[in-house]
Amino acid sequence: MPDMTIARLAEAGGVGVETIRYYQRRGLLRTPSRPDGGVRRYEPDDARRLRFIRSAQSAGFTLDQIAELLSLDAGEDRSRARALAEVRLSELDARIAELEAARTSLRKLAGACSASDTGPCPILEAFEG
Amino acid sequence: MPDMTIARLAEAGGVGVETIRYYQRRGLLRTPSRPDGGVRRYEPDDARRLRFIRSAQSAGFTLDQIAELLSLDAGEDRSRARALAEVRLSELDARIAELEAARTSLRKLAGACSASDTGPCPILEAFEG
DNA sequence: GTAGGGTCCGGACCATGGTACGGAGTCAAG
DNA sequence: CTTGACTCCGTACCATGGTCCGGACCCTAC
Repeated sequence: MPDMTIARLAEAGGVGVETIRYYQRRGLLRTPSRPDGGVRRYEPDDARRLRFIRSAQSAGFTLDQIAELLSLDAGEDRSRARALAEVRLSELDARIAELEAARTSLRKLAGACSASDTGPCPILEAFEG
Repeated sequence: MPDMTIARLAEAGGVGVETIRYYQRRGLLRTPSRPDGGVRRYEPDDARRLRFIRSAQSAGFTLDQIAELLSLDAGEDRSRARALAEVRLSELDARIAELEAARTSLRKLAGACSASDTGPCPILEAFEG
């Protein structure tokens, strides 16, 4: 897929065109020059970068942090990259534990409500244990 | 702790006073009347409700959804409560899986960077597997 | 060469979940 | 009975991550 238009790039990354443009404004993606006043063209590398952004985002990095990761990628500062990863890793562990606790509570809620289809169900209590 | 002021309630819930007031505007917490033009007083029940809100929030419910859960608590519609719980439960499972995948990628990033403290580290690749 | 779709660009707007501000009133301790 | 902390209230503002708009331009197929 060499020389994609912005719509192709967006499609490849599963995002909207406006999102690409937003990432460019944020400095997450480059803004290729317009050849001869024409339309900007994108390369597979841009798609890779976009995929990275989406993955990092799903790992809970903010766009600012992702920008930093991307800038580190070109640089030499391994310890900084490692530090970012470690911090996020423990946040991730904490968040996973939290979601698992929430799952337990929710199952309780669903369970408490499953006896019949009417009558009040003590929803407030479902999250108290 | 009967008859707390808003600051006590906030403290009990681990939130700021402004957050309480915000929840009141959103209809998540009641706004007790001002006795004789004085200051509003809150009861343990308000604190329970606040704890519920925070728990449900950490389970990923939005404030709108929480408002709905709270309104169901007073009502009879068990199937609706169950449906909300089930939907959120599968979202929760998906999100947990996603975060676990992210954790794997991140460990890879940390691992790839741990050989030495200098030289470029292929950060972009850490999220590609 | 013209119609349509896509692109460009700046700026406005959106939802979510708060946070800050300022002036007036209230309350409790000393 | 004053002082200092707290409360009330409306309104404005904030960060995050987009999303939409409108007019101009470009590009491709017919």
